[in-house]
Amino acid sequence: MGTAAGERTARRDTYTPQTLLEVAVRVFNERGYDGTSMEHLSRAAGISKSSIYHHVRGKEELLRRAVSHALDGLFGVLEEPAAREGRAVDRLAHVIRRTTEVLMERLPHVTLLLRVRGNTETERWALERRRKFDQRVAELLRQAVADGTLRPGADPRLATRLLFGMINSLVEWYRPHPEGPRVAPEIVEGVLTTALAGLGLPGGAPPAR
Amino acid sequence: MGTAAGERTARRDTYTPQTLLEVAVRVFNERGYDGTSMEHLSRAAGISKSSIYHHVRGKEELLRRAVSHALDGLFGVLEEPAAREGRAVDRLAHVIRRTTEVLMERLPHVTLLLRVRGNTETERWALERRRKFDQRVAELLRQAVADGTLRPGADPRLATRLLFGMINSLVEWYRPHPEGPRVAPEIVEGVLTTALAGLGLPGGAPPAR
DNA sequence: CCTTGCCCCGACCGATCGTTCGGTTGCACC
DNA sequence: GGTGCAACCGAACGATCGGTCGGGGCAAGG
Repeated sequence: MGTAAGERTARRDTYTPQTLLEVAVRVFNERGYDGTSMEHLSRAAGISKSSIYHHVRGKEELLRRAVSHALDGLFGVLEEPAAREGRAVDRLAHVIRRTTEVLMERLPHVTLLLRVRGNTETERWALERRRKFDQRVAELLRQAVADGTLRPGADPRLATRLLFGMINSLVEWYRPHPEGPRVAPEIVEGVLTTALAGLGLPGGAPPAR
Repeated sequence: MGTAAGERTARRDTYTPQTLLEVAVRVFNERGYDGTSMEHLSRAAGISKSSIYHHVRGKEELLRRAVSHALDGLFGVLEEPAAREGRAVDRLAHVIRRTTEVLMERLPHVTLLLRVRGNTETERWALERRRKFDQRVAELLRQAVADGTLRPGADPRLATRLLFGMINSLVEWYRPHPEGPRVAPEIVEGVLTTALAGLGLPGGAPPAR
């Protein structure tokens, strides 16, 4: 659609829904979704309030696009082969590692997802999808405990929640180096090691990547 | 002031700043602070919007009272004797346990504290106080590592953040039984065990209360 | 040249925001 | 029985909310 025949969309000094979303997500995270007005967004984007409506239907669509991006990344992890085949504990380790990476790659979007309260239909839909993801990981942990590989100090239900709490807390403090990779491998490994230790993995260190 | 001579303030069918605060904190947590209007509060409290201003100066005072209550509880833990004397690892264990308990006792207030974004002066003040508390606990962990008691898989800075992430995540899912104690001892123990295991405490189980 | 369509704008909409104001009611106290 | 004050109310304040509208500028295509 548009711009037929060959490359022409080279320079980019105008907004697209994508680039506008990046600005919006940044402001949403700074001020909170409810605390952000369209006026705030327009100032941050450098265009007028009404111009925003040329690119997106409204404020809520920006939120929907953002949390969708986060959720797509998380569910994508569960589709990876290493998350579907092998010992439960290895699959769990893979999911922990990759979830941490996705959380770093899509940090602002996941941050927004984790702060959703359920005030609108969009937010409730996001909460529901997130709940389903949590259940999938909880099932993995349950299997790893059932086959005797993991022996958490607490019951699996509690352990799952603490595990997610630990991983998700990254959005509260992790900030990638401005001129560097978005994913910090040493932090990913630290999370994985701490998580598995807390879950009672005998032998300590997890298998290397 | 007021109601001189003897007991008379028996029945309580009218609001005080305290009782109004409880209603407000509940609604703030359901809808988010920015997502809650004074109209919402007035409906939840069963009095008119303008009546609220008879008891408190405004919306922001309600937030300030709430997060203050949370912060007072947290800093109170650091003042307890068991948090000031003994081996660093024992003091850390005490702080983890008591912090978890305070978080449960004052769940709605702490929840509000953890969601503050920094949009107003009150919020920035709360963020600053919270940061100081985190630093105090980080110092405890640092000492426990320095004297060789703890050997976390990750560096102490990261470990502290993951530890707080785990504990603080309780506000996302813990709900006390309606007719029961606000604090669930088995969850406190689960948190403590998982935390110390994740921090690399040799020997597994923590000392009994 | 003129048309087309993208990108943007200022002005404005009704609704809602947090807050203020001028009361009314009813109980305690003298 | 009059006074005072705590607790409450409806109405309205200016500001700001998310969103709409009609049109301007301007590069591309004919």
